[in-house]
Amino acid sequence: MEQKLLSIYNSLLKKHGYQGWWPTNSRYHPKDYEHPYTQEEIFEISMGAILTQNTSWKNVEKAINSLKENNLSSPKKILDAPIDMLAETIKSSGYYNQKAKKLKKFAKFFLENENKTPSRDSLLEIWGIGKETADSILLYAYKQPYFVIDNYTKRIFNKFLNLNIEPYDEWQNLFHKSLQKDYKIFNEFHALIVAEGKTQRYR
DNA sequence: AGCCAGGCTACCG
DNA sequence: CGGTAGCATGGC
Repeated sequence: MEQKLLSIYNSLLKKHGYQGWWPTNSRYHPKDYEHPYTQEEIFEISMGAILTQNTSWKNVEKAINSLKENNLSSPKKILDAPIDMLAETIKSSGYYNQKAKKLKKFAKFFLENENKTPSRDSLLEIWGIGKETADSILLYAYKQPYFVIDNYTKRIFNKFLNLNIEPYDEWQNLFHKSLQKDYKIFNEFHALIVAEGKTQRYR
């Protein structure tokens, strides 16, 4: 299985090129995964992970820009803002009433746990954060080796490997057992899966 | 012009 | 427990 996964990784890399996520982190330099993030960057990446739930990244980018324009990008500002105003600001990302609530819940958590890497369980206790979002935050904001399983991953690997797995944890186990637990590999692999998922239809 | 997007919660049986 | 309605905008 390890060889199969690595060969898929390599063919995706060849096809799509180096992705270098997280996508909107302006300070990111490709091949500089070691570069530590500031608290601001960690918070912004986490907000993006929440906003992109079942939503195209284009719409999320608009919402993030709008948050910046309205001076709502710090956890404190998010907590202080009236929820209706926050919702209006992130309108383009869809489900904006729910997501405004989710951002506030996360902002509160973030302030209470400043400068600490959260545990997966503590993230899952937050209203609005499920497994995929928790793992995205851990992997992309905190550089922890959690493989992110999204719909693209399931569709693509069901097809490539002829599998038919459903539960999230089973999927994640497959990658965790077969690959070395290196956040840089998990990061790039998932980014490549998304690149593939966006250009191909797997239905 | 409908279908779909880097899900999650609440509620149903 | 597993299954599913509801949430909602914008791109193609």
